[in-house]
Amino acid sequence: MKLSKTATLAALAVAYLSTRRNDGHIQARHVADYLHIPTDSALKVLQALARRGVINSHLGRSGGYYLENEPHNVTLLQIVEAVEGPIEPELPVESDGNGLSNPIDQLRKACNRVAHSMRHELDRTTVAELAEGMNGTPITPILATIEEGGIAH
Amino acid sequence: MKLSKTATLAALAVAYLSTRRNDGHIQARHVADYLHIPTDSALKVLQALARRGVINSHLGRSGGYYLENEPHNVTLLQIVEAVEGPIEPELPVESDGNGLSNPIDQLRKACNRVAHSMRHELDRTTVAELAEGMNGTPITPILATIEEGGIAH
DNA sequence: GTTCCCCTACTCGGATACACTTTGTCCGAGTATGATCGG
DNA sequence: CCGATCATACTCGGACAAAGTGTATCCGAGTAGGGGAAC
Repeated sequence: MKLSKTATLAALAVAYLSTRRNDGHIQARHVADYLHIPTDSALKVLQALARRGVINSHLGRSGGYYLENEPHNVTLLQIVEAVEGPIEPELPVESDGNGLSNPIDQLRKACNRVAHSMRHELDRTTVAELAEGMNGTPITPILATIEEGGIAH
Repeated sequence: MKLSKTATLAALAVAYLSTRRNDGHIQARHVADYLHIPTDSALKVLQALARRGVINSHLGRSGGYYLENEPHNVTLLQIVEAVEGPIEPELPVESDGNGLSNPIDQLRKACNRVAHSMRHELDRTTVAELAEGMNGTPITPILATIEEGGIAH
């Protein structure tokens, strides 16, 4: 079970946004600083999350990202599927009714069970749990809170 | 949940061997024909299985592979871990105690749960179930009781 | 004071280059069995 | 007839090339808000 780097960053990004729900729009640059990654990389993750409706975005000059949903209603499953696509059973062979079909069907069933249990487990972890205890402390150095009214509205 | 091609072939190979337990040593070439793949590819899968003790091999002129264990005692988990290595939780980041540690620890816990449930599910499917009803000798189910039905949604 | 227009700061989304993992193929080496040949 | 030697058919295991997938970076386009100029 390897959680991809993208999925990991996505989860941490959403956890971060959940601690700053009262700070208006958070720019991708600040999320990137928090995660210690280039802005472009953060952008890609945030865009994927926003496209799937896990987080929200605001266009324009004083735009940015923010978490509108309640943190305890956003689960790891939503985050992972937003950036990696749906978790669905997949077999690299097709049943070509040549005597192999039966064991392949059995394999497919097993695959279904595994995928289902993965989704179930991921759906049990919420962003509220991830962010528990980080209480919005602006991490490490960076210029996070400096800029003037960038966090308007 | 993507079952790798190697793992799929391994499962089908073991299922095949389980139907020929009374035929002595089965050569890699025959397994390859059954799976419609090159002998070399079958060899690699069979070797990995034999190294881990899932199946057995016999060296020399009239050598080959065979399944000594009872089919209902060999599970998908053993097969998958034999060819893909152990299924263990893995995060592409390390906790470097800088404020990120808490959400990362929470992620790690979630990852542990997912990995555990994957192993549990894979361990519930036996080779006897896979080979059930294959061409040739049917496998006598012993503690089968497969629960079928709408598991995926 | 009001309106219009431009400038800036940000997101959006595709395209591309890179790295890593998986997969497929090949080759040399080792081992057991059967056949052959000499005693 | 018996035993030692050789040839054969298979597995073993590493090495390597090819393909696929995930990751990092870049660039142009679009959008909203603020500031300045004209009226």
